[in-house]
Amino acid sequence: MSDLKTALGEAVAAAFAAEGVPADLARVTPSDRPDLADFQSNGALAAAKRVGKNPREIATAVAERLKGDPRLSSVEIAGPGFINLKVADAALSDRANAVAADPRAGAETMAVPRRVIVDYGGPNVAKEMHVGHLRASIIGESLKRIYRFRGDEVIGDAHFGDWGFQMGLLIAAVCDTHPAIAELVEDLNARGEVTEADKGRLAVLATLGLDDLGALYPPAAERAKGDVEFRNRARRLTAELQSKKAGYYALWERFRDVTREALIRDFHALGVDFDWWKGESDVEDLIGPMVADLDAKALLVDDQGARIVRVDRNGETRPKKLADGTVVEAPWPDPLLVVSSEGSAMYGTTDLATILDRRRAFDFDLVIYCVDQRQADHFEIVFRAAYLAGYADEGQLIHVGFGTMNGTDGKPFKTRAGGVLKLNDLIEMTREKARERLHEQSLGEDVSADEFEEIASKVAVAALKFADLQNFRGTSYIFDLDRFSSFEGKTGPYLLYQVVRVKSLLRRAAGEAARPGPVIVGESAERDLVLALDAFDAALADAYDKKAPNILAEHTYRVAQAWSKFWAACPILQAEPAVCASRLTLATATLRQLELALDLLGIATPDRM
RNA sequence: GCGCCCGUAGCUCAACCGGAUAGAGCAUCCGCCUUCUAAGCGGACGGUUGCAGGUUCGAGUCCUGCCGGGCGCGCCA
Repeated sequence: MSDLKTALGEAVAAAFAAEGVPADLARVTPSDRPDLADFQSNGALAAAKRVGKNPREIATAVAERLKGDPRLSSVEIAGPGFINLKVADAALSDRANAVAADPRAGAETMAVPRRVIVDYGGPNVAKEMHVGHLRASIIGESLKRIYRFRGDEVIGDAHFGDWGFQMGLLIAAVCDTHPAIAELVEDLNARGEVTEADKGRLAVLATLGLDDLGALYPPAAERAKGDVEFRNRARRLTAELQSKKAGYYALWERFRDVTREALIRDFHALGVDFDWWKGESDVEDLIGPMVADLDAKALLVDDQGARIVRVDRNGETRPKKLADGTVVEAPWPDPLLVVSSEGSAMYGTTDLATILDRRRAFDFDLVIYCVDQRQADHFEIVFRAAYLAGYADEGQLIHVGFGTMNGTDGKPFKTRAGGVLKLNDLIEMTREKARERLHEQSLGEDVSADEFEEIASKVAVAALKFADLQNFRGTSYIFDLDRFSSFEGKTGPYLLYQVVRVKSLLRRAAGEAARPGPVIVGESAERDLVLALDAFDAALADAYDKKAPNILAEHTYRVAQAWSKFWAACPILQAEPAVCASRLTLATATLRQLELALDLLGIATPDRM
């Protein structure tokens, strides 16, 4: 069952072919002039250029062939050669009935499913989530759901940042401030193992909360910048952790566990859930063999004491400014730094090993890295190295970058105090606004305290997510607190509100024993609603191809808006029985598609609000 | 220095391989609740798509140059 756009596209293509003009140009799109038509084809214009004929002549001939099509109520030529198509009410009714009967609300699945990993979120040990994590989580989660819904087998991986230099910093900071822990760690280090008898003593580690770690880390990172001795100590601790020295490892396990537990909870509250919480630490054991393999493949080169893989092709170079200000012609992209001059693995090394790990655990066709746009060069380098080493096939690794959330000054967002805004604080602020609003509606009187809180959370999350998802992911945008926690207009709560209205209507209809029946399209608001519903599959496919959830967000808003106009223009329960039945079916179809689409955006809907 | 991204209404953002009159929301103003949830609906106002050229029947979209902003450029991740 295809949508009207596709079906009409095929009809126009057939007419093109019959006229001897290239049928591949016969694309049908929703009309730019809804006052004139439902759909249009601009193909005659492009075809005219290609075959050297007058576009109006082609359009006229094609239109003549289309006029017999019972699905079309009118076919007209306008301007230089636009073919304007109006769909017959009967065809719209048929389509509406098909969408209403379809559990997928008119969305297709793909003929050839792929195996896809979506790497998103970017959580790190000891770091509470801040607004900067919002985009990575929201966009990645939505892409994961869209891909899965279209039929792919999809794994969402948090790719937990739990290894590396920050761990050394954190160990140093904790040992300096917690003498009891320092003592335990040293003791375990000295003995070289953790035994059953140590279980009780390990309880002291449990006193370390995420708050403590979050407070300790920033000053430690700051200190490491200026304090060479401290930095070297942290490096040494990092190396000792990586060699799994018992005390440090036990301490690190606490870091990892306490952070992961809190983050899983926070992500879940945002409607973000990962299939894998693989950490950088999980690929640590793969790095040694991988380096040996790269060496065996003669890809590793010694350079300034480090070991690198050159990824530039055929001597690609680019002028490059050095630290001292001089400009030299250097290979581009930069090489992948695999082993530092101190012998440790780097960021890119871990990423490369992660590709191997994923290949082993899940034989992917595609890995989507939903990560900040600023990492674009880094991924280009890692991907090239992976292709060179044969760890993935060309094109299987894709970086889907997104822009930053900026403040009104155009720089990455900071609170007035100059700090980062914690994600939990943002959610709670928005939730509080939702509670106030719900009290104004005096909804608190009708629902339980638990449901009240659940509704407030859903409203808050919908507001935040939709505010982000309606922007194209690739561009940076200005984060405005008022806009993100706004409930009117083109917002998440508006969408929820339309869903709630349908649900309310259907509850009432059930009470009055009003039953849905065949759709008979008549009113213009009904036509518009069916046309909006019909566009679901195209929006999904486009969002999928472009990896751009904002396309689906836009579609969802249009359906909600068409529903709201329909609601205002067309009485439902008061209508005569056949019309009432038709409109109830439209309402049911709208509800299903809205809830599906919102779910794909990662937005859950309440029953009332 | 080189590279990538961006510049659209007062503000925040859209715009389907280049196509008709560049669309939404917010803000401002005017209407609409004795009828299914007014977090709504209708209407008005608002544009030289940063500037200058070029390609094209046709450019916000493609090309060149300039101006303005953001980001990146091996031993952090």
